[in-house]
Amino acid sequence: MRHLLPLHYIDTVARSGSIRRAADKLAITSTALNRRILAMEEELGVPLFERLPRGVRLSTAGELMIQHIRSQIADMERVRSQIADLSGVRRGHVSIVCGQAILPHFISEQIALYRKEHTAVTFSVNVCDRKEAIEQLTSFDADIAVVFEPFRTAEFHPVGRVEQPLRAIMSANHPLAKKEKLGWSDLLSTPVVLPTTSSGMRFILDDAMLRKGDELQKIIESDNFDFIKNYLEHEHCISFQLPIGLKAGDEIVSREIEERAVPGGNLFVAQLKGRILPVAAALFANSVVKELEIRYAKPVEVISK
Amino acid sequence: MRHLLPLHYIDTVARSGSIRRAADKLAITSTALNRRILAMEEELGVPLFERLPRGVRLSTAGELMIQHIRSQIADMERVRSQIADLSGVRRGHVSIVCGQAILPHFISEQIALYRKEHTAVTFSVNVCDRKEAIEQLTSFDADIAVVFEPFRTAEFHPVGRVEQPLRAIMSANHPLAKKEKLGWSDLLSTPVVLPTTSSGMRFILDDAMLRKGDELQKIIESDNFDFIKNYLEHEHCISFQLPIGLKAGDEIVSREIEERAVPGGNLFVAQLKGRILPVAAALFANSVVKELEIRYAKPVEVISK
DNA sequence: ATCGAGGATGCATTTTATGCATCACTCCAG
DNA sequence: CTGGAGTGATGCATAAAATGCATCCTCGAT
Repeated sequence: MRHLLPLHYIDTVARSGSIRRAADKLAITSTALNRRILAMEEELGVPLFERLPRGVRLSTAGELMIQHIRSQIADMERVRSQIADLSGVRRGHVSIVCGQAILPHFISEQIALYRKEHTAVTFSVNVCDRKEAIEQLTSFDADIAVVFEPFRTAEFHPVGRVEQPLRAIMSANHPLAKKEKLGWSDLLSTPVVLPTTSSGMRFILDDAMLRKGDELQKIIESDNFDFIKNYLEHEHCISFQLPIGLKAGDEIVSREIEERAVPGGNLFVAQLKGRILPVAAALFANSVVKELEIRYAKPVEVISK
Repeated sequence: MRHLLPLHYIDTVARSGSIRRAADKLAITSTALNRRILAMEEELGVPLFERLPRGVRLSTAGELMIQHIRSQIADMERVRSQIADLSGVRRGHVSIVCGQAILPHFISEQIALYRKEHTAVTFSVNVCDRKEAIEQLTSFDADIAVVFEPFRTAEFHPVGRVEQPLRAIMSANHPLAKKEKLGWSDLLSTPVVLPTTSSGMRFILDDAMLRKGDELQKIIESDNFDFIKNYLEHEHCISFQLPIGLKAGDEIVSREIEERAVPGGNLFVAQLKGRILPVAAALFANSVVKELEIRYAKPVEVISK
C-alpha cells in the first residue's frame, strides 16, 4: 500500500537503529530515507528519533508514533484481507508465536489442516517464551500467540483456553515407567532435567517446589526440548512435557502426575487486546481453539471474542 | 499529515457523493482526485466506489475501507495530540454531540470552564438525537457524545452516567405550579407539549403511557425545546425537561414528578468503543463526568475507561 | 432529441522524491 | 592524538509522480 510507505520507512528505521541500515533493507538510498524522516518530523514539529553517534533511537514522541504506525499497518492488512474475502478468495498471511512445546506437533498439524482448505494463506511461525510472546503481539509482529501460562498483561486478550497438566517423560526402561501415575515423592526420587526459567512449565514446577519446600534433583537445565528428550535416553532421569507436546509413536514414555503434586497450567490462544485480526488469522485462531476443545475436551472453556 | 492525504481524499469523496464536488472542497481538480482514487482501487484490486450516472457511492469494499480510513485519521489526531502534550502544550480540537436539553446551559458552561485552563483547545458542538449520536461517534465525526437515554449498541462505550428524573415545566401561573410534586393523574389533567419521538425524554414518556394504558393530552409535538418553553407562556399546558436543562433564573417553573408516575432516565457521557481519544477530548470528558458527579451526586456512578 | 452532470483519459507541465557527492560529527583503535 | 570507519545532514542535478487542461464518453432528466 503506497500511502503507508512513509510509515513503513519509519518502522524500518526504528527496527534497524540506523537510517543507513534501514535504507539498505528498503533498497533505497540513505539520503531519500533521511529526508522522508526529516519531512515527517517537520510535519509533527518534534523529532521522532534521537540522533546518536552510532545511529538513531526512537524519542518519546517516536515511541507514541511507532505504536500508531504498527497498528495502522496491521489494520490495513486486516482491511485488505477482509476485502479479499469479499471476492471469495481467502488469502493472507498469519503470523504465529508459540511456546516450544506446542509447536512441533500441534501447530504444524493445525497449519497443514488449515492450508488444505485455504492454499492461498501463508504462515510464519516463531518460537518464543511467554514474555516475548506479549511483546510480539504488541508490536504487531505476531497475530496470534499460543502460550502456556502466559504473563497476563492488559494487552493480552485470550481467545481460547485449555488446561494442560504436566506429564513426566522418561526413557521406557526408567524404573518410574512401571507406575501409572507419579506422586511428589516419585519426582523427588530421581534426577530431573528442567526447562529454563522463562518457560511456563518451569514456572509451575518452581512454584510447586516452593510450596512443598523440597527441591527436585536438577541435573541439567536447557531451553531446548529436543535436547532434553534425547538426553533422557542416556541417563536414568526424568523431565516434563505437556500433553500437547507429546506424540503417540515416541521413544519416550510419559506418565501422569498427581494433581496435588504438580498442579496443571493453562494453555492460551491469544491476540492483542482491541485488535481486529485479519480474516485468515481470525479463522485460524478459531479453528485452533476448536481443535483444542475437541482434544482436551474436559475443562475447556471458550472465551468469546 | 501528508501521508494520509490519499485517505482524506477518499473520505471526502465518500461524503460528497461525487468526485467533482469532492475535488472542489479539496481545492484540486477532479482529474487529480479521480486518478488518486483509480490508483488506490488499482492497489486494492477492487473498486472502492460504484460509478453511478450522478456520482459515486461506496462499494462494499469501500465501506470496509472508509471505516479504516476514518479510524486512522482520528487515531493520527490522537497521536498528534499526545505528542503535543509531551512538549507541555495542551492543544487540540474536541468535537461533541449532545442532546438538545444538555447543550444550552450545561455544555456551554463546561466548555467555558475548560477553555479557561486550556485556551489552545478548540471545540465543535452539534445537537443531534440519540440515534444520530451513535452514527457521529462511529464515523469519527464526534469524539464525545452526551445523550439522554441513548441507543446502546456495541459501538457505544459509556465513560460516565448520571440519573436524571424528568421534571414537569410550566408557566408560573399554571394551576399545577402550586403543587410541589406531581403524580400521574396531575399529568393527565392538563394538556401537554411533547418533544419528538426521537428524543430520549419522549421515549420515557411513551413508555410510561404504555405501562399505564393512559394517553397524555398531547396538543403539540416539537423538536425544539425553546419553542416549547415559549409556548408554555401562551396556554395553560405543561411540558418536560431534565434537571440539567433547567436554569435557576428562568421564567418557566419546574416541578418534580413522582418516580412511580414517570421513572427517571440516564444521561450518558460516551465515546466510541475501542477508541483512544485525543488528550484534550479525554480530559474534557473526564471533567464533564466529574462535574456531573458533583451536581447530581446521588446516584452517580463512574465507569472506568 | 437535447442538455448537463458526472467519470475517464491523453498530453504537457509542475511538483516532489531520489540519487550522488560531500560535509560534519563522534567514537575507537593504534 | 590521529586517522579511519561509521553516522546523519545537505546542495545540486535528475528521475518519477502528481497535477491541470482540454476533451471524450455515458447516462438520466427535461
